[in-house]
Amino acid sequence: MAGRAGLTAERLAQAGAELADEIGFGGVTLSELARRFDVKVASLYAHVRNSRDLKTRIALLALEELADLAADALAGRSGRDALAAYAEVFRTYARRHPGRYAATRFPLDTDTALASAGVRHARLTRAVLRGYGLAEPEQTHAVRMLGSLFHGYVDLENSGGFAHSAPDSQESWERIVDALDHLLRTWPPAR
Amino acid sequence: MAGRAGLTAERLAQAGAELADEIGFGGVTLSELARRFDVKVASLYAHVRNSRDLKTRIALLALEELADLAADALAGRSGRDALAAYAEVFRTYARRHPGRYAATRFPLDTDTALASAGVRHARLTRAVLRGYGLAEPEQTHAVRMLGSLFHGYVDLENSGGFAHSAPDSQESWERIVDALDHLLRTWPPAR
DNA sequence: TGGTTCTGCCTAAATGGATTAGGCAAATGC
DNA sequence: GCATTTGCCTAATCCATTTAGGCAGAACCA
Repeated sequence: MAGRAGLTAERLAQAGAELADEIGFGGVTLSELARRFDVKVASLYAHVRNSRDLKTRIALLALEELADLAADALAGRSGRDALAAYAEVFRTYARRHPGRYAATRFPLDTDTALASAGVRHARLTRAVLRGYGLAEPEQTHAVRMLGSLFHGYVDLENSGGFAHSAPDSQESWERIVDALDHLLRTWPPAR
Repeated sequence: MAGRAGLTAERLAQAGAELADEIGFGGVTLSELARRFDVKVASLYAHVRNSRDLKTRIALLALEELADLAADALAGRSGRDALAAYAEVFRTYARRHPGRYAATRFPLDTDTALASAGVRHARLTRAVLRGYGLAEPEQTHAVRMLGSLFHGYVDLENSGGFAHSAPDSQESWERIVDALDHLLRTWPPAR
């Protein structure tokens, strides 16, 4: 009755991100969002194209946030310090914002992906590796390894993979970062 | 009209697995499955409890298959050979059966998970590591690292992360396995 | 073989999300 | 002040999930 609710695509994406952290990215639905804004579902279509569009916006928002955090953490650090800081930011974000983190893996179409903060992430990972002096194509292999390992770890951790078993996930994470640092410093030559 | 379609939970899970590989695990739906069997949706409820139950069955089926393949590949191998064979089986399965692979990550409740082939996977991973002589707790850290890395890699690969960019994903994969072997042979002491 | 029970699939109906078409009233621009 | 645009609405359709209850053929039992 009171008139306009002040919806915008940005506010919807923001609210969607919060919703995702509360109930999981899979639970993010136009209906649920409409409920929260006390608005009819159809009204949302004036601001987002469809459900996929909303999820894409949440993904982009999360990718930006994470890239910002990583960029801050990496400023002024290099080598092992940079690696540890990057790892810490990544895992903390995924734990603190599981819904947003899940959103970062929502499949984007190619154009959107290229215009997204995903590109910044790639650059940041390369920045981490700079201190280890790997030449191409080895650097790219290492980028992929780092990305896979971090992503895989937090994904398994968030889905409960390491809960209820010793040792502590935190301890494994630290040792894995140690091991990665060691590996990058002694990266084996191509056979 | 023709009478019974011969539905069983097993046949539904099998057909669901094929469906997943064709259209993605996310597209697996009781409705679609009913369509394929030319049967009404409600009929499926005589064989599976609900949609989640079906997906769980597909997940268990895929975990079994993958564990069988891995066990075969590991027989008689050790050290670097075992690592490479394990990696190969894992990635090949994920590429050949993306839907089934996605299913392996369907969240199982604790009891189901404990009774699943997930336990075999853990044992197989430890078998791979046996050749590297890591004592606990370092072996567990390494198990988690391997699991995360393999899972993360094929997940990113399947979602198109490494397509359209040099070098080839195959090449990265091989180099990453090289690097892992090197790392496991020179695993750094806890600091 | 004939009846009974059980099994396997059916129809029907409710719930809830996604999406589109079209309307109306408040806000804005001249 | 009037026209236009904007923002949200109602209404309707489609599709997936799930439950309740029915009926006919298969299997079993004397």
